Amino acid sequence: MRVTREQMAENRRRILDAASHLFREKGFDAVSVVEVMKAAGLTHGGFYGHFTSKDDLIAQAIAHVLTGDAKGTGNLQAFLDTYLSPLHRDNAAGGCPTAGLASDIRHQTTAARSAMTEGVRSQINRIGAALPEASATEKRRAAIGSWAAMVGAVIIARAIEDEALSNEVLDQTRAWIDAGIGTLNSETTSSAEDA
Amino acid sequence: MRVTREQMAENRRRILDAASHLFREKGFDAVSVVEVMKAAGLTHGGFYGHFTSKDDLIAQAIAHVLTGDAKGTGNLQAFLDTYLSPLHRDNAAGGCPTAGLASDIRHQTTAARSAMTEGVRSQINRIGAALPEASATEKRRAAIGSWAAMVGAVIIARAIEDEALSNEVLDQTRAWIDAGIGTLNSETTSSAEDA
DNA sequence: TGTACATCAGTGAACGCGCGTTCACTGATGTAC
DNA sequence: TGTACATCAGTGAACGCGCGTTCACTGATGTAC
Repeated sequence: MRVTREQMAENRRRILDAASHLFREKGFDAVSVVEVMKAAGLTHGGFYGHFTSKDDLIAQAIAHVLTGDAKGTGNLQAFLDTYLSPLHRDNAAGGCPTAGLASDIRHQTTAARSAMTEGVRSQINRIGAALPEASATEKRRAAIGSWAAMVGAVIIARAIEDEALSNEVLDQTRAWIDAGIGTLNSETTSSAEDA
Repeated sequence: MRVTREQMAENRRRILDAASHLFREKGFDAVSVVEVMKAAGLTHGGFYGHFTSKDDLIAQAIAHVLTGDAKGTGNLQAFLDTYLSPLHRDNAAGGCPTAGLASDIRHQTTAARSAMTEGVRSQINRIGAALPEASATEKRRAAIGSWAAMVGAVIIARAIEDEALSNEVLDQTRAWIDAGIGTLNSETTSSAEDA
């Protein structure tokens, strides 16, 4: 039964939304096309009217979630609080695509890997822009180092069963990043003087 | 055709070795029982003489690789060099089980998750022990924070296609951790004085 | 030490199942007049 | 604006395939004498 063009566009969006949530929650392999279509309120047969294959869906879902991810990172402290919270750890489906998908993406198609590469690049830039005053070199180092710690901490916190240890990984990583950024602040002045 | 008891024990070891390498390389779901047995030089039918299920294999393979992982971490600088190297990034099969498997483990059995939790706990302790002099509190924070950064950096470096950016993630994370540990060294004295 | 036989580690065909994908069909939409 | 019809988004049965798992069988090992 044919639907309006707007309805079709919305269906496509719903498929991508459902896919991006399910992929982050369970990984690419563990989510079936039938499951995605059901979550989008459709039957599986129509899938190939929107996408050429499951691989195509994966690549487009990554691009979709990264595009929709216009969240500011403006306030770095608030961003760190949110990112390294038990809430984010327990909400992989709605959380950071890098923390949820990075491991899985290694054996995906080039299109999927390209989309993820772009996401990583822009996330590093966004964190760098949110850092306190420092030289460009130091900002970049701090952005990459602290983001690696954030992603690693959330992945580790999600992997382990001991909730106390899991919470500790989040909290201590937060404190470690804070200390590093604090140092950056004071060192900045001195290394600016160096130059 | 029956084999000697020693041969059987060696076959079991070979299955676990093959499984741990394949799982780290491709993830649990993407590796089949047939593939593991073939890699171990056996046929798939004998699998259930060694393990009760694929889930059982997963749990035991994790425990196996973590047990065999008696690598010292003694020299922290050398450990960081190795861990954050392109060689480690490109050798997931033989690399750190946490970086290779942590994401995948979220939906595995309790036995598998318990084994991974133990691995995380001991890895944090090993890094803490290798840190320069500092208070126990600071050592633990630095151990968790820097290990989260190491794991995150390797996972991100493996996920992206742009090799220059991938190398930069490894190098900058290395520099960021070094800076943090350096600060720890000098701050230690002052905070020891605080107490 | 040598023989007879019970044990059982490994083999490979077979199973049911869910997967990604295809396709003939349906019926509301969009368009030509 | 109304009517007639071509288009095509979505449906659901069906496909071939590889998966985890089972099982009757084989033949070397381990043991009892």
